[in-house]
Amino acid sequence: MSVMPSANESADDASEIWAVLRALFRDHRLRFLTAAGELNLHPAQAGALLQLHEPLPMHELAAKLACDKSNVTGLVDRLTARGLVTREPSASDRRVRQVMLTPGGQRARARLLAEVGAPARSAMRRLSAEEQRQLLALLRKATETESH
Amino acid sequence: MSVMPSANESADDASEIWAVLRALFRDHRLRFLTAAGELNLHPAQAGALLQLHEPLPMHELAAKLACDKSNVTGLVDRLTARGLVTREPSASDRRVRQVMLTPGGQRARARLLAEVGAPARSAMRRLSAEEQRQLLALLRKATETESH
DNA sequence: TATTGTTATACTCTATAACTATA
DNA sequence: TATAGTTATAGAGTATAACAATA
Repeated sequence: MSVMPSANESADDASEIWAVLRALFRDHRLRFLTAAGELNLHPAQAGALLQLHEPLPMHELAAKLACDKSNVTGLVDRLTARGLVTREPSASDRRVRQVMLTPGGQRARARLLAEVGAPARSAMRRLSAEEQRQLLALLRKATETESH
Repeated sequence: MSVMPSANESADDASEIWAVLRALFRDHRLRFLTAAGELNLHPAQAGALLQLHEPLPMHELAAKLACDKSNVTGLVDRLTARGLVTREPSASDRRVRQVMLTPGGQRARARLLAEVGAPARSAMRRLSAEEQRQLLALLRKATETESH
């Protein structure tokens, strides 16, 4: 009564896809750690720089980093001491301090992004324009959130 | 003289793919941190459990975790204190100690894998068997290493 | 009352260097 | 000599709880 012989193959494909993705995750993490180390940044510090594409209040930065806000105080202290970020008081709420990148922080962030994204650019070069279109469509369908 | 009008579109697709992958990486990292926290494990401890699908010498575990071997001593000490791993002397080299999961460690590892992999399983359900085949083929082509 | 950011505390991670015991 | 693992040390991350300033 096996009307759908592709069911098993499908499950295998899904497992294989997950294996490929896990390898991508590992590789991405290693690239990130290496890039951070080359800049003499602790992973948490590098992660903060990547989040700061726009100024963020301390507590929002804590939320993005998935850690307690008390940790962000020292983290931003040390990034400030290295001249990579500044704390600016918020105009609308005097409790809030906006953390933003200095020019040096922007340069460090750009270097991180360039190094972490390098293998992805190589990978894309292995695909034709049509294949890239297909891949994007499939990834979007697989990851699309059901926001109706 | 623009003979290839798809060049620009291709670059856009590649950027979009990279954006989707970055979102996947962030989500995966957050899932991992959450799953580790629910087990009262430090991220480094959870990472060690995930690497220990097979027994590993201390220095190999250090290599997989991309950290100095001196750190692994304390890491394994604490995992041992919690009954999640054991250190067994190697039969072939008396300098080496094999780190391996206890039954409790295997349960913790299984829980981590289940929680971290959950969104990937949901994503695969959004694709047909044929689409999964296509996605796997594209990912493999994009990530294949030129080992000739 | 609730929220933002800080401080205090305790534990863990991390890199470096020096040490031992093996190879 | 080189390698595996440990120890010592110093700096950084992390969670929790308590606090002052502001909303």
